[in-house]
Amino acid sequence: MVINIDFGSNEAIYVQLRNQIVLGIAKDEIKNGESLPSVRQLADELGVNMHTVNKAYSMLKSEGYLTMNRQRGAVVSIELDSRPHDEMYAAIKMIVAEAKCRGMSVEELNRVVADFYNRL
Amino acid sequence: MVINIDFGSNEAIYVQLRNQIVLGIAKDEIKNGESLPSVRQLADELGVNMHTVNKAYSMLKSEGYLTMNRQRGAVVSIELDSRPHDEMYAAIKMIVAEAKCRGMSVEELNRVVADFYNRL
DNA sequence: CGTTGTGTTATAGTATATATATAACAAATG
DNA sequence: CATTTGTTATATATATACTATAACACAACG
Repeated sequence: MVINIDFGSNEAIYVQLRNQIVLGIAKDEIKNGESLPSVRQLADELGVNMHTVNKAYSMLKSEGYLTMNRQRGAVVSIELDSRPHDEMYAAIKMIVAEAKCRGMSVEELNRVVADFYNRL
Repeated sequence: MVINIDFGSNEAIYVQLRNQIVLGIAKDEIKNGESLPSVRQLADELGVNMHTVNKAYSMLKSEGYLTMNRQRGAVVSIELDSRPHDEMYAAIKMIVAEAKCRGMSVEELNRVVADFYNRL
């Protein structure tokens, strides 16, 4: 799985990292039970600090995407019955509001959502 | 329109403010052509600094929700043909990925979106 | 047993973002 | 002219982001 960090972005590095890993899991590029590179290894590859990678991993851990142990590193393990977070609903709410303000219909919005979904 | 700031939130005040105004526009609580309170007035009401409100207004201006002038203050004026931003698509992409990771189907996701839309 | 490789914790430093306080300026209204 | 508007400027304090370096605890490996 290829991870690309945009150092000129206003988005924090650890957030970019977290997002790309979530996308990788959604695309099944990283399968359940597989290990991610160690924090030091990935930090080296990306040219960032170990703590920045660790912060992304910790975030994914607290969101239920990973478990960590000292031997195998960060292991993807999503409970399939895990319900969406409140933060996710809040994000959806804002997107829906923005879409409506800009004149998008429910049908258009759902088509965009479905397109993204099927492209994963 | 009622605006409520959570000072204990990890979300920046100007972002909370921006989001609630977008929601207000989406709900048609603030109609096209109407003016928002002046930066000083709203800052006073909310108990925050003038610059914090100004930052939210400037954000909304750069996103095409408002126009500003020295007499009428911040005026809601959305061009109905304004297309969604790239940032909005990026946000949708991430939500879709998270939803898929958590086992939500397209149908479920679209139902959630439609629910939020119809509740506006 | 010692070495290696994990995540984890600690400390420190720098840079940027957030929020505040205060002041002044420019433009239009009454 | 006085008031109100957004705008700009300067300064300060705090939080977040990122880096650097070091050490610790635990398990695997040889």
